[in-house]
Amino acid sequence: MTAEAKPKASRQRATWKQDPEAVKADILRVAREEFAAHGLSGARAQEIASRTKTSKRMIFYYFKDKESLYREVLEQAYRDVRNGEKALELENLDPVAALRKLVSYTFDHHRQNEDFIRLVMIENIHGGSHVAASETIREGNSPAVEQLEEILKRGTQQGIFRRDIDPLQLHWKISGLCFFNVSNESTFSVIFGDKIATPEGQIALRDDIVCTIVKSVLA
Amino acid sequence: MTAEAKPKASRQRATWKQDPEAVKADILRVAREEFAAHGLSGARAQEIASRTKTSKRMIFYYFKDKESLYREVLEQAYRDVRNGEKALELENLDPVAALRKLVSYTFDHHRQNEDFIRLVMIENIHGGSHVAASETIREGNSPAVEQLEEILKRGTQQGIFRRDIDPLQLHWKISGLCFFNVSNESTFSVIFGDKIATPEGQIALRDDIVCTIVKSVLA
DNA sequence: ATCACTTTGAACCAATCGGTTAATTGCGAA
DNA sequence: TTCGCAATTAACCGATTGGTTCAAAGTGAT
Repeated sequence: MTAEAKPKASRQRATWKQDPEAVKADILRVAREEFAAHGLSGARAQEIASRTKTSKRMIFYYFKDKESLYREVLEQAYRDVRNGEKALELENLDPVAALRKLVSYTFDHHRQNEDFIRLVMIENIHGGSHVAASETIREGNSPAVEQLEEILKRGTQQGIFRRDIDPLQLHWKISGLCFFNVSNESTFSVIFGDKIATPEGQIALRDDIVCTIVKSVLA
Repeated sequence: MTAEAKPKASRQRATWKQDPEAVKADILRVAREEFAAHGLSGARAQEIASRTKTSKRMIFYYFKDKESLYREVLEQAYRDVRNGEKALELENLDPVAALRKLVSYTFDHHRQNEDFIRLVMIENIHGGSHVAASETIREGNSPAVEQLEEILKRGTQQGIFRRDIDPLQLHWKISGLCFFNVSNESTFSVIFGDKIATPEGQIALRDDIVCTIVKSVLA
């Protein structure tokens, strides 16, 4: 081997495609998982970077700093979940059936969006300061309450629902039960066993919740 | 100035009382607040120290490291809350009244123990790994379920309660609603307004929850 | 008096972490 | 071709942080 010029010790650099949107999306996806798993202070920029196809530098290149990234993750998560609340076409169902469907759907929806639930938990630990700071999140609140209002109106007109039901409070109860199911699964299972967390347990629980909610509004 | 021995730069040292238990208790109290406010990774040893009457050194002197301190905080919090679940003397009440009282009490109790709720939230973000590691916490589970069993038994004997109620599932629902009330207050208020969080809103909510739970068990 | 246990205080340390620098390379338009 | 800007990378940096060392001294039971 002669000392022939190894091309200037130039570190070979992979050629790349320019696709900033894809890079940003990649970062956001991983960041969401990391924040959901470890919280705002617990998540590590380096760890997020390692799991993306890009580098730590790019995180700060596109998203100023950690908190800005967190805020964007949060906004995107809220946006995704709201988009996921697709039309349930409850208008064609009688009030009781509509309510049952709405509750079942909420239960499953929360179950399927664990990362979102975890982000909301984390946000609550921070006193909700970041959701409060985001106009996007504050404004576009979920259509669930309006849907409920509509169902309740029809139900009371037909005389099968109580007339003193507060839609917001009803939404609160549905949310609470469906949220808690995901958010507190770990500690509840550790202390009381995983009977409720099993697939059969979840089905039984969902039925129970649906039934409980329906009963609470019947005249 | 001769180089006379300035008493060896001996810093004057305050005299003190020995009271290791008080010092430990002081640290635990502050640590609980800090962990509840900022999470495991978010809490700062220095900040905990500053708020105690002692120094950072003593934290590690008594509690090996941060995680051990966190675990002890968690255990103490569970212990305190369980001790706080004082006898409600439900035996003398008819089943419905007993259930109403138990639910009301749980609602208030959670409300009054925000730090505990926050610690449980944090623990759930960690997948419950620390509660799982603590024998103390896993074993002494709350008497709430047994109390419920007793109430349910009396209720079914009298024929006023359904016979297919699962005590654990009922406990789950009560916990869920009362827990969510505290845990998600921030984000819920930001998005839906603080109508439910106001004192009057809380009273209405509690009544609603009590009513909802009772209805769910009536035959 | 003695001796183990506490307490104090402050400096110190190694690792970690958020964030930056600087230099380079591809891209797209003139 | 050339030139300015976007994208990329690795090395670097200053601050923070959990945790320790060291040295001294008070406390209290025996």
